[in-house]
Amino acid sequence: MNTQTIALHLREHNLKVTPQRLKIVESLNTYGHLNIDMLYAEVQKSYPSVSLATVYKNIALMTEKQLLEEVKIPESKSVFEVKKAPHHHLHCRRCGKIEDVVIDCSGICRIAEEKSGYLVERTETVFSGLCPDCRSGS
Amino acid sequence: MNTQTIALHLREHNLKVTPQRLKIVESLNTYGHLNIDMLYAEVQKSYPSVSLATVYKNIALMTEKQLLEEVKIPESKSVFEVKKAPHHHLHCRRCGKIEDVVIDCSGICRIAEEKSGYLVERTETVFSGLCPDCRSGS
DNA sequence: CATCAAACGATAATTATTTTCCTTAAATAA
DNA sequence: TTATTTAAGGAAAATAATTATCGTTTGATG
Repeated sequence: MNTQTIALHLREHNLKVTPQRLKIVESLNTYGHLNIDMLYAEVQKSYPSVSLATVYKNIALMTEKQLLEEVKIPESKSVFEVKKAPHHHLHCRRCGKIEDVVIDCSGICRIAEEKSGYLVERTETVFSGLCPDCRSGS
Repeated sequence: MNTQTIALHLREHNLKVTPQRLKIVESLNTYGHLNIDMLYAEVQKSYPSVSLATVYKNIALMTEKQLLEEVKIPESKSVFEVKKAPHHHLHCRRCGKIEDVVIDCSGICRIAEEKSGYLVERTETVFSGLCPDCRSGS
């Protein structure tokens, strides 16, 4: 996704286009999932004088506007990603890598509804274990 | 679960039995899921002079010893529960209630493994939506 | 290019969590 | 029991994380 597309994306969500915001979204496009500190470090590479408060404010704002999403990972810091179609996450406990995985959860979701009487609007699953690299000991 | 059983449970995990610890575990047995603040408030009811640091230290220690478990809920504070057999969670976005639900996730878990090459050791799912009460507008 | 609202950066304030240190209490064994 | 040892508790300080404030700058719009 190029800069123009990201800029458009920001405007569609009623957000002014600033270099810091572009860099945040670009970083997330590049790396997939980053926590606050990693994101701050990334933005600093291009804008050494960026304020940590700017990163916090932008993440909060973009998350509120549904452009980004927070993913809570067991035993580690939350990461952020660019919001996309519903999907789930894989987390390697050894190297910390986080990946998306698209799986149809409608089955277990329906079972959860039947068992509980809840109306389920959203299902978040994190699968934790070892990624292919860490499995094979590399 | 009575006090004696909880005391035994603590000793089994190499933890001294103290009134504060008993109260923490009793509170979680009673309410199922509580965040730090709620837990502190609960313990204060019985021990008004308890220190917040004591609650933090005990939760960290008991979680480390696998007696408790932290559950990360999207858009809200983490809650703690007494560790039990694997299960998943339901979260009502309206009233904030959190409930356990036992569902067999081995199917999607296996699909996740096949799609990704990961070895999945643990699956955490949070179903969010409306609980029966909030569905019916009460 | 002028205007206006919003974003930025610096910093202070607030909130959350952890550490320190001294006192107290639980476990163990005499 | 009671003495001893070791860990836990409480108070407060220290640190970390997050949010708010405010003067200045910048992006959007006409």
